[in-house]
Amino acid sequence: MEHGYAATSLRLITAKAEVNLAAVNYHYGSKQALIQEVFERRFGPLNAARIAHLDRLEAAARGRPLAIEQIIEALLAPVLNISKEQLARGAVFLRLLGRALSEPADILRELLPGQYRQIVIRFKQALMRSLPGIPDQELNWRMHFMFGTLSYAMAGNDVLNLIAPCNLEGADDAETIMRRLIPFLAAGLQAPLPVSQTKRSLPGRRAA
Amino acid sequence: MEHGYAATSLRLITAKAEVNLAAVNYHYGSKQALIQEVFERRFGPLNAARIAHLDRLEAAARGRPLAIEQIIEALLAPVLNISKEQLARGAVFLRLLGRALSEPADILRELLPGQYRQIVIRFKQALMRSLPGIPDQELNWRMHFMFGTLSYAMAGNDVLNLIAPCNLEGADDAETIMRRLIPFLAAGLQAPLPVSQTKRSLPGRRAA
DNA sequence: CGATGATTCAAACGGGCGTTTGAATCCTCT
DNA sequence: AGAGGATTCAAACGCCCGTTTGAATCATCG
Repeated sequence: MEHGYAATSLRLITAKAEVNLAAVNYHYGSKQALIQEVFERRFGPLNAARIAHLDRLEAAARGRPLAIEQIIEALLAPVLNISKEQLARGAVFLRLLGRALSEPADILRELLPGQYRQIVIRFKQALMRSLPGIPDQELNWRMHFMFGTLSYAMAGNDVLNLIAPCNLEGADDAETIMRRLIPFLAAGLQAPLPVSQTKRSLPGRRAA
Repeated sequence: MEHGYAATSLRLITAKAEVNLAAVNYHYGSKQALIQEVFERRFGPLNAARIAHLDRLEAAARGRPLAIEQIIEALLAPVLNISKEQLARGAVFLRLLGRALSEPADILRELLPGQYRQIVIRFKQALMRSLPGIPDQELNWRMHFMFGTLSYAMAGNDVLNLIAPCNLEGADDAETIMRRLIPFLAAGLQAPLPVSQTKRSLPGRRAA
């Protein structure tokens, strides 16, 4: 999380964990397998909880489409629970998760898709029902944007913080972040469609 | 862009550029200085253009607040121009830019702030005028979210693409992305405020 | 032309990396 | 108690890294 995959050496990890260096290769086989294990152990339950949460909401809705805010909450609430249950580890894993999505390492490219496939499929399905006016392609993009925002917010890269005289209060409180994220993302997902992509017309100003 | 800072060796770079390995240290002094130079050469003009664009819009508005869409466009349009002028290099630099914001390397942490400080200050000022209902702290967060979305969209990490049977058409066309980003971000920035942030109200929060 | 400073280049340096090795230690079971 | 497999450990291996070196080459100009 702090240095990225490539710049985090096994010697650093094993020193911090107070175990012998060779233990990694003995128990896991390689650095990549170790990191994979870390992710799977956390990602699996997390994503299962997300889908379970969504299932529960849909069951309660009895066929009616969910509110966008509810769908986003199904995506975020399980993350929140992790960070609540294990304050120390949870918060760290959050940031690791966010970072992972922007890791360039080919390693994670091979790891994440399997973990994320179900999530993407399932949540897109729910969003399509609640956003009947959004074309398929547009929805793909908006989900892409949403995951970008999530990844960034969770990674805590805080470009703003590092840069400007602006402190984001409660940046370590996942619940605060979530409460701010939901309206932002819900509004973005429900935004009016962009102006026609074929015409060269300039954007017509339109009240929100 | 492809492998991240840490995993991109000078030997790889110099081989691709068909120059001698030692040339980097002769001309730049170090790997970090080389990368810094790359960013400054592009980032400086880009950010200057963004601010110039915003200045132009505000001058034309004669004191009236700008539309949110206009402010976002000032942020994105200069990026678009780069990718138009130099199709090959521009598109690559876009992705590099996006990636940079999520680089964990401490190197970029020291590089970007200087380049971004002005941007953040200037655009926040403009946004505050156009979003009088958004408290200062909330705006900081929403800008954070916005930069996250931008970074992700530009880096082209395409979690969706890699994962699900969903192809984002026109993913290499910066203009298409921008036209989709603007409504999404504008809606997010203008979203209704989140539900009360607990009774533990902080020093004199009052809607302006 | 020949001197001089700038640049290029192949080679090497020291160091950190992921991984392997083989002996020492621990644990379990009869 | 002791055999035997599982685990721990210090050390080493080979590799690639960013950087340095010193000689070769190039460009410029009196």
